Parts: sequence; structure tokens; C-alpha cells
Amino acid sequence: MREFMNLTKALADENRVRTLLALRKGELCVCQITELFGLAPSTVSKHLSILYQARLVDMRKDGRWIYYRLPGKEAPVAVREAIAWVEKFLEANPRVAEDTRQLKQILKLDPVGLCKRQCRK
Amino acid sequence: MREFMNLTKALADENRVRTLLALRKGELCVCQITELFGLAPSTVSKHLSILYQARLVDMRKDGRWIYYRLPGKEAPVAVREAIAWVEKFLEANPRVAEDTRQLKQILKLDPVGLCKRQCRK
DNA sequence: TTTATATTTCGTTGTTTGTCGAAATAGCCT
DNA sequence: AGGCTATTTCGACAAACAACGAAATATAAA
Repeated sequence: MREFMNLTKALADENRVRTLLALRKGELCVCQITELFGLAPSTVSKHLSILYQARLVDMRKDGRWIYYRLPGKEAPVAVREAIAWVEKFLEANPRVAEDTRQLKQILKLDPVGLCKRQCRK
Repeated sequence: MREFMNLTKALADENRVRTLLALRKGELCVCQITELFGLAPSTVSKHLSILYQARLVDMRKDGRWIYYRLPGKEAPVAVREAIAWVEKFLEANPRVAEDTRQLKQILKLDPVGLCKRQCRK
């Protein structure tokens, strides 16, 4: 039950749901998600750790960078179905479409420059 | 988006999830759910109103009694899929099984006596 | 080895949420 | 009408939570 509630509680925040949808097209590093939402890096990190504990995202370390992505087939069925459900009912959402658009711009930028900018704030 | 978040927030409380599962076998009145969870009637009423706003339950008035039930085909697809998802992953849960068992006992009682008892508290 | 930087952890703050009990509402029964 | 009684609404309170900035951690680059 605890595990299931971790899942529903993780899905009960708009920024976390937007994060899941932002990861549809592939992995992102924390600074890219931070840029997308305009939140503090520590806040984004917290959201990602909640998603991770719920097994809604997976992660990969590459040097200083940590990339988050949607989980593959190793994820529990409940988790994969939850993600499919979220995607299905939100892919046509204007807010999500706007995120997708902005994400495209962010992906054009050099990630190094992106992070530098955030650390100065 | 607001609508979708209403759904996920409604599912993010254990007592509300247990309520949905308790309704699997048919409608229940507020006092029966109150008895099942041992919460204050006002608390149960609040939970039900949150579920109702998310369209996760439907309701029917019969005199002084108000019966809540899972929605039928009139409910949005997202809602019906959410309920199916919850049921699928929790029907084997021990806590839910215990609720089901206790609910059987409660259904044997006279609802009138049940409510009287609660109002005296 | 020092400096820079990407991310996380920690402590604080303001907001939301779950719970209760008391009061209000609505509908039965005599 | 007047009293019961099932449910909801309201106000209060504590616990949970999202957000931030500062400090800690870890790794790359100089």
C-alpha cells in the first residue's frame, strides 16, 4: 500500500507530472528541467527524488551531470501503466504542448552554458 | 490540467483510495463508510466531496441518506481508467482485503442503528 | 592541488491538507 | 408544527508539503 501511495502522491503535483511528460522524448539533466520550469535547482532535485522513489523515473550519472529518464521494461507494471495513463490524457494539453515547445529551444542550447547561468543566480 | 490534477490529488490520500475500493461491490451510505474507517462523519464527507469533484464517485439521494457509488459509463475515460488502475493494483492488498471483510460485517447491520450510534458520539 | 560547477542535502518559511467538533442544512416521522 | 437524524459546512489546529537559499558533496578541469 505504501508503495502504491508513493506513486499517487508523486503524481499529485503539477510540476512532477510536467516533468514526466518532458521526459517523453528522452533523458534530460537536472539543469534542463530547472530551466524549463524556472524553479530553484534544489526544488527540481527534490521533485526528481520523489519521482525516483516512486520508480516513475530512472537515472544515470555521467560525470557531474545526472540524467533522468522514464523507466523501461524493468519498471513495475503499475508504474508503466501510470505513466501511460498520464501521457494519454495530457499529451493534448496546452500547458504540456507549451512545455514541449520550450523544451525544444532548451535542447538547442549548450547544457554547459545553461548550468553556469543557473549557478550564478 | 486542473481537472487532471483534481484526479491525481484525489487519489493521493489513502483513505480516499480505500473508499474507492470499498465501493467496488456497490453503493454505500456515508455512515457505512464512516463505520468502516473509524473517522469522523465530517471527515468522510469531505473525502467524498473531493472524490465527487474529481468525478471518481457518483451519488444518489434517498431521503436523509446519501449513497455514493463508483461512476458508470457516463464518467470520463480518464476517470474510469484511473479506477480500473487502482482496483487492479490493490485488489490483492491485505489492507484492502481486511476492509472488504469488515465491510461485509457492516452490511449485515441495520444502517439505521449504525447512524444513531455515530450521532451519539 | 586548487578552482569551478552540477547536483543534493539541510533548515526555514508559507501554504495546503487531513482531522476534528460544533453548528447549519435537509428531510423523515409523529 | 416539532423533534429526530443523516449529511454537509465551517472554523480551528496540527501535520505534510512545496519552495527557497545556503551549505555540503562529488566530479571535472586548470
